[in-house]
Amino acid sequence: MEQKTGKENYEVDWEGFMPGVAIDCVIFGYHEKVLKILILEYKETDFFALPGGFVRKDENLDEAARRVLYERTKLRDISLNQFFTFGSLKRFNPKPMRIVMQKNGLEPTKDHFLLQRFVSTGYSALVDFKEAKPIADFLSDSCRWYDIHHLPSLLWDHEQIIQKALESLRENIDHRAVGLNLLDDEFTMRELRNLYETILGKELNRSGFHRKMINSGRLDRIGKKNTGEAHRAPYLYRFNIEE
Amino acid sequence: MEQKTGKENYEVDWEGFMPGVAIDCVIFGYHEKVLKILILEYKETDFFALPGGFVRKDENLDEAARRVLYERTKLRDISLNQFFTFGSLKRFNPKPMRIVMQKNGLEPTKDHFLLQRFVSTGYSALVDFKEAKPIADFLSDSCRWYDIHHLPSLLWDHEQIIQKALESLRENIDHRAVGLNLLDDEFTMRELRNLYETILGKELNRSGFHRKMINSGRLDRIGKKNTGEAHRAPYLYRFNIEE
DNA sequence: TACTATTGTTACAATATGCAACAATAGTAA
DNA sequence: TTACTATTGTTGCATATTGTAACAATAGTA
Repeated sequence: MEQKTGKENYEVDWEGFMPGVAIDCVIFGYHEKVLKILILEYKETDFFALPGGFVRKDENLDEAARRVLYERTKLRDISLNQFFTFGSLKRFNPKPMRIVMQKNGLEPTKDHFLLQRFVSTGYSALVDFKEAKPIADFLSDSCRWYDIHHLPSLLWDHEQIIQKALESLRENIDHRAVGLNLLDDEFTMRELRNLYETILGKELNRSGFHRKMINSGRLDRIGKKNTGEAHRAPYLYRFNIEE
Repeated sequence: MEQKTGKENYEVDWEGFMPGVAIDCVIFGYHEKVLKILILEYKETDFFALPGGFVRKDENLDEAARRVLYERTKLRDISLNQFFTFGSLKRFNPKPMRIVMQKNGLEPTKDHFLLQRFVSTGYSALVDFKEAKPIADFLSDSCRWYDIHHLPSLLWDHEQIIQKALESLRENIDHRAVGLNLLDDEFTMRELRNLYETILGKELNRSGFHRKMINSGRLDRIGKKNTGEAHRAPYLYRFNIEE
């Protein structure tokens, strides 16, 4: 789907998409010790939801997720992680979407593509908060970062999807180089530990963490960082892996 | 979907199912130190595939998987584990299904439900080899156990699906009470270890395994088992958890 | 009663992790 | 220059976990 602006977006050719199949993206960012998630707000409503999309008939499921990530952030080459597929009947509630369509001048016909039941596969991405430029949907007027602990009320089962994404992130924190995507290129050990503590929601032992990270062999020590503060300057580190 | 036999099965009301959405079940059994998987063989072809199915419009994704498991094994109350959703375009190859339909007297019309592209969610189940009574599909003439190391060539991406199921099983072996489902109610420590070794595909340290299992607190020691062999009789154990 | 094969258990080493103390040091203030 | 502060890097020690090997127990056999 091409990135467009303006009215022409209203005439999406829904025939080009698989019916019933959707993806939702939980896009994590990190800034000042807080985990952030990209959330869409639908136009002229108080409806909030995860950025999501549908799967073109000529596109892999993974590609659909990558495309949605690109459309909302202009970021490419971000590793996406499929974490769960949500197929409960409870998630089928077309009312909010009907209202969204009306607010956008779309006729909510009974069999409209947007009003069917969808099974949605959740993907999570870790992106650089500063590099991502959130871009709204054609149905939404904002796509913004929200603190994970100050999210608005979300439509459908999207809060549950975020919960699952977070659980999955926590379980795989040692296998995914979370620092590689969520931190600057160069960082101190404290910054890395703060990130881990934020994700895991608990404090970690300082020296133990230090040792573990050094022993992992994935970090290169670059040089010192003079912070201007009255104490020993921390070293700077960089990941020596691609991901 | 009711379990039926005979011609009336040919007239499935495909309208009752979600288009494009499927589930596939990797049903594991265990017998004589070998992992088994239930595989379907389509009628009058050399086509083999995993038991799978579609999702009724009024049914949860999980329920569809449970239903398929029940239809093929008559087993209920088995815990199913969703492990991955397969959505690659490569899996879209309607040729074999067209042949299957012809062999079954079904007209493979261009837009037939069975010939569309599906995104399929994989579920795995651990079942009691002796209790399961494999039952063929209405399109298949057998549903049988195959040794995991002597599988026939499978259609589509089903070999990849099995691979993923096995990886997931290995990763979660300590969280899923595999012995509870794959072994008899009462078992010796050696039988339990043999099961683990089979699943993990490697030998495990005998005393370390023993200690770990005992320390887990999930086993009750029942009594001794006189095997008739000329050595110390092993204890029998039973899980003290429901799952 | 001795022997065999296998099980249950324990001792010890190697490794990982949690905790606390110590040493190093960039800036600050005298 | 020198003491002081706050934080970092490092190390030692207790604890827990796991791998390895040895030893003790024992059901059946000869």
